[in-house]
Amino acid sequence: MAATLSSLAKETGFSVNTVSRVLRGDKNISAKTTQLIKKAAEEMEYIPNYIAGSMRRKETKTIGVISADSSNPFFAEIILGIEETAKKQGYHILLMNTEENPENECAALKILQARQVDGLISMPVYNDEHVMALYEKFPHPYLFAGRKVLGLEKHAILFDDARTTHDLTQRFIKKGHRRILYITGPAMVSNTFDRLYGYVYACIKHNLPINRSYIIKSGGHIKDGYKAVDKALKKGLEFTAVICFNDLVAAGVLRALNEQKIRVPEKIEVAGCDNLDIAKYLTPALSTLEVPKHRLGEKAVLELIEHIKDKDRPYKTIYLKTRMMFRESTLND
Amino acid sequence: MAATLSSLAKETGFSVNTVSRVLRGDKNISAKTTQLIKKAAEEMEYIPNYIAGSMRRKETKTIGVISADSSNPFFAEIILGIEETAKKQGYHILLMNTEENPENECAALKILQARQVDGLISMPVYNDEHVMALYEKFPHPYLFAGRKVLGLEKHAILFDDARTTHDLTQRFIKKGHRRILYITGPAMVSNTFDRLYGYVYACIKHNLPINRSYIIKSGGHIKDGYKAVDKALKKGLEFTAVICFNDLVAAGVLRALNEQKIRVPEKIEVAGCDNLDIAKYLTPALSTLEVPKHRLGEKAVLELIEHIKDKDRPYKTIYLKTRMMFRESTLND
DNA sequence: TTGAAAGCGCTAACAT
DNA sequence: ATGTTAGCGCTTTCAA
Repeated sequence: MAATLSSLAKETGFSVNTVSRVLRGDKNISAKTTQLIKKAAEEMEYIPNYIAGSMRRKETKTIGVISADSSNPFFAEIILGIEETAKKQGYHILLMNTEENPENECAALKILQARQVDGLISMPVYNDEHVMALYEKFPHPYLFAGRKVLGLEKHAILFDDARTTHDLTQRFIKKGHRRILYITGPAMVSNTFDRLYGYVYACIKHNLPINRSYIIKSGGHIKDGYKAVDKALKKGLEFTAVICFNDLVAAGVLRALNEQKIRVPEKIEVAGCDNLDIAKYLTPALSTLEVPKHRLGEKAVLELIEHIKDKDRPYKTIYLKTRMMFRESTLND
Repeated sequence: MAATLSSLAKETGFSVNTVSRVLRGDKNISAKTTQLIKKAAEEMEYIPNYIAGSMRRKETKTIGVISADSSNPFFAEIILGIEETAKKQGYHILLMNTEENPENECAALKILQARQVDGLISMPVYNDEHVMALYEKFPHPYLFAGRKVLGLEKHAILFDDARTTHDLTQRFIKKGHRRILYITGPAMVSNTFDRLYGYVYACIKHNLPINRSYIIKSGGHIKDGYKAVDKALKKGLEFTAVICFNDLVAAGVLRALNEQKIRVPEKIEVAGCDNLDIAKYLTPALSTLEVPKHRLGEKAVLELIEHIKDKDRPYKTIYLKTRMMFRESTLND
């Protein structure tokens, strides 16, 4: 069957130990021995059993990744950043999706632990108590990417959601908008709360009454944006601007407005968030917040590895820079 | 530290073996013993070391997944299908991206082997000889999802690319189109060849001369579609229909035509492929081929598991059904 | 520079 | 119904 250290040892006449050390590039081996063993390894097509090594070394060089929905382009991009960076650092990833379901998240946490991941990068639900409890006693380093968990904010790498929505809302208000629709993201996700907070805060600051019917719940998908606006229009709601939880929602909004022949941005201004690839190719091109998704994944891995190397390294919240991209869906000066 | 079987054995006074069997739900254990041990396990927060078990059992319940680019919504959806189905079947996934680079694919293949995956689902490059050689001697069951490798077609689960593009092209020709632009996908990917073949075949069949300048190479991304049409327009190329390798390309095409105020579908008909979520929300809504992406992932896992269970199970190419969705970007009857 | 021995945590084969 | 023994393939002492 497959070659093992011991079959190589038998073949070459050296001990298992020596073979192991040669193949791991250990020093203190004669050049001749090294050459002999390497040649035999090649001939016998030796491939190390990483599992056995992991078990012995008590590290798997595996990073667990918990995502809400890896088919969402926003997460997909983050995960790609994670995977690429991990690979460069000699790690690999074990990916699990939760579909925003706390029970799935609990299960994932246990499985990743059983599979002995060295660390964890998660996009968690917000404040489910079971989930929180599991994170708190998770025995390996962990980081939250782009989302946070109540009480564990120090583990998070974030964008400043609240500030961003605040700034955008304020900008709209200053331009004279008085009826600004806000379409939220999925329940139980920290960004949904933070971004909504930014909107509300800006309204209050500028004495704009908060009208509940202008805050429309959504699951953060294209169809949600479409339905939200479609319904708002049918209800006869009047508004001159729409701020969307993300670009997917905004894409749906654009479509709904377009169907009703409502011109964007002349009649209604629309802004998204995330700057997905598609944003700039929509018609009109979407004004949105550029958030460094790939970079978030990369940063999360690099930071996590530091924590893996030094278990005493203190955690602290990290914020990544973002930048508004004003395109055609808003009126710009 | 973390509880192990032997620490549980010490605690309860039973042997390691008994503890192991209780926790795995083995029969032939007295109810009292079961209860005692389960309680102790809970109290000591025992989490099995899956790595150790894997090594002993010589199966990891892990499926390796090789994707070209998991941030591409098409692959992302397939991978989601893989992950969900695998989880249901007690498997988990190790995800690696190749960026369509054969060298990365070779490296991935070796790493997955070292990590002792039980099987592999891959979206491979087309016919790189090193890659092919590695698949041929890959010691575990493997399947190709949505793509194929020359000489290993039996391992593939596919959509009938050639036929689909053929039918679509033929449809356009029958409607009177004489200048049909075809925008290809990335080099080295089987679908690129097969879909192009369908286009060419339909042209030949209907005595439409193949004009090389109407076949435009692209990498399969939005910006490629945009650039392709932008360039074609600037070159003064005349055409009345565009068939795109996929929906991303088509989205770019739509945008480019829109910028030039060329009306779709009245002046130019456009069709994509894949039916991404976004397709139906573009303006105009994109006519495209619905391919069951999630289902492809699911089918690949279920089929792979059959091969894992029965190493002698013969491989055979599987085709999944697709369906054209005619929406606003084409003139329909 | 090399080898012998121990053992990571688990499961499987065989005993009792 | 439970325990004993062996060993998966590797790395890590420790000794020579």
